[in-house]
Amino acid sequence: MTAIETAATGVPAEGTRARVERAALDLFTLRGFEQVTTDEVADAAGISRRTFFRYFATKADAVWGDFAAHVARLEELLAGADPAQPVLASVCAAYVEVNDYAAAELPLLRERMLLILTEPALLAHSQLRYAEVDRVVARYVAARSAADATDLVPRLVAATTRAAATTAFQAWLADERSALGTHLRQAFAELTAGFPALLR
Amino acid sequence: MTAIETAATGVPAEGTRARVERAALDLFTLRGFEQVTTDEVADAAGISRRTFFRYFATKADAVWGDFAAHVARLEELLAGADPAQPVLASVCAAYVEVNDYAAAELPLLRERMLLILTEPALLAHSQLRYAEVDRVVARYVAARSAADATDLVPRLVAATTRAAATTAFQAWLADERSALGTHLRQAFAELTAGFPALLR
DNA sequence: TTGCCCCCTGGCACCGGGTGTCATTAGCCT
DNA sequence: AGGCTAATGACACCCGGTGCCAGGGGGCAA
Repeated sequence: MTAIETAATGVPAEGTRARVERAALDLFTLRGFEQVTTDEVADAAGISRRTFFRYFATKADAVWGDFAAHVARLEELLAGADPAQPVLASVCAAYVEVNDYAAAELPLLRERMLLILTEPALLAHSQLRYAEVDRVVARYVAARSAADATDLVPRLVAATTRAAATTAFQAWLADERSALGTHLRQAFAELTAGFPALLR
Repeated sequence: MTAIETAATGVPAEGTRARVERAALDLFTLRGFEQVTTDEVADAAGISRRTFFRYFATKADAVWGDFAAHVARLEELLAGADPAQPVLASVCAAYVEVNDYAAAELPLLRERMLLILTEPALLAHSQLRYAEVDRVVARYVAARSAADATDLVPRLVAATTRAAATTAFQAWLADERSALGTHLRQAFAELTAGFPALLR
């Protein structure tokens, strides 16, 4: 019972996942994450609740799109970074590049990030996703600096750069007509220079 | 049905909250957060499940103790910080001081933080608690630097110092015989200096 | 064409976290 | 003694998430 009706059951349903994501994003944005039940999302997407949980492990996951691919791309960028460049600069550059979205993708990204950074349940869930990112970055820093990925400095770089990136996202969301890359570069510049704007 | 039996019902039950916290911490540490039901925690503490949720809004909250007081103390420390000191140094110093626990409290703190940083559900929940901390720090930085608490730099300082503190906690937990303050100071030193250990 | 297998699907029952409601009971105050 | 307040526990309910099973379609082989 929905706008877009698929064929009968038993069909692989080309594009179902994307359709569910859209329905979820629309409903969550419209009425708030907690106020929408998974039943409603499933209905809107023309599938059963049970099937919703086959596409997404949790309700929150419907917001994130293919985040694993995003992390994988970050990892590739780091692997291919110029070893002559300082470690920290490589990490920041990789963050900037992995977040260099095409203009057409920006509205969707805004919608996603607004939900993630606004809705408490999604904000909490984000920590689990970011943990994957942190591990990737910490491993890279550890490899470059002949340290262990569980040592203080690799973890520190991972945690603080990611925190900086998240903060840049917040600034981007707050300022409708700004470029994400600008905020990211500014945040990393402040971070890597030890916050020169605060020398007083 | 538990070890410590209280009087009948209707009694204010002096110290019930602390007793529930202990029961929860013990059970979660022993068998894992997700593997323990709120029913079991309530039973172990000699109260009903419904009463458990009057003391703690969520299952996760039973792990955090009086975190609001912790945040309030951080805010007081910041309010009383020496204005002659640089902003960033004041924030770091406040973090170090608010985490300067008495030796007798350390085992409990270890137990708590180990759960929070290890159990996915608690790690996710932590983001909500840290958001309160971030707001406090961002407000302070904003006030000191004549900016708005929603601007990039105040938020950036809040997010990165908190990330550094969390990383210091991880290092402390990984190293049984170390002092928390040492890790905190090292993490902040790296952060405020722009990670001098990575100049290659 | 027929038959078989695989996989997607939905229905159902169940578990656990969290909440609203209500009756009960203890302590306190007059 | 009587009444008020507050904490408690029992119950029903909602919702996210999972295990299990049956059905149905598409593709492939005979």
